Amino acid sequence: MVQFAMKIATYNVNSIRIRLDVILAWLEKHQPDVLCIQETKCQDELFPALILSSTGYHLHYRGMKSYNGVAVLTRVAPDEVFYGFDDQLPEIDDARLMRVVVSGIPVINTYVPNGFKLGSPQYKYKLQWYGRLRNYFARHLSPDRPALWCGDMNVAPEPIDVHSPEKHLRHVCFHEDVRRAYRQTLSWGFVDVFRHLYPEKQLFTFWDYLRPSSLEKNKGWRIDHILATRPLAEKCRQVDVDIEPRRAPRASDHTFLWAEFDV
DNA sequence: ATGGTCGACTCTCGA
Repeated sequence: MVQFAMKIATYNVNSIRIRLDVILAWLEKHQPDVLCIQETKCQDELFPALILSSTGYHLHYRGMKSYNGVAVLTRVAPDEVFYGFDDQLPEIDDARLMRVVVSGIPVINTYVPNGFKLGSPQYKYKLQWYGRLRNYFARHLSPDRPALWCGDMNVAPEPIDVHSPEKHLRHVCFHEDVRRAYRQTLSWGFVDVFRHLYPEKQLFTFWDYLRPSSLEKNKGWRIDHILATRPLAEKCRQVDVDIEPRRAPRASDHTFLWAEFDV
């Protein structure tokens, strides 16, 4: 018997200040219980907290100048909020990883490093980041209890998750090494709820700005994900994307990805 | 091999 539904969404906003109207419109339309946001590109002092508070959502965020930045908006106040890893490595990751506990369910919001280019220090950092994340899950969560992991993972897990996969074998979001790193982190105990519900379906969440016709030609990537531990993944009823990026209400290259669970 | 487009912010970087 369904007690209540929980709707969670993730969106790489690429500047929360310039796309504030997009966030407000989407919250109004969908009224999710939780919205995870990445790339706010905004120091905390400049975060548009007043206007976002007018929605009634509870806001938690951590940003920095120019780059990165994560935020979680919740319909009910979270029980706990944490930022960054707790492994003594760079605190820049405070603006890339956060964890809130909402209605007893831990939700991790990540903006995984892009990786720049194969062979670069940034790529190495990205691969290590996935290893640190797996350890973080092991320290704070249990695969047998409900938990959610959402965000911009900067990985297309399988060939079906990117247009022309044969052209991207050396891309930092599709190379065998990064896909393996992602799989190993996932195998700690998370299930990709979109792929779980729709094993054969192709759905993209990102269309590269650097290729202006990518949306028209549907040359996209599925690099934003919602994952759940097994007991919660079994209760996932629907997953979809919303809003055509680059059209309304303001150009973007990611779109909203959302999932609904019977809890 | 290169450039294309955004956004933040400083005349350049990151994606």
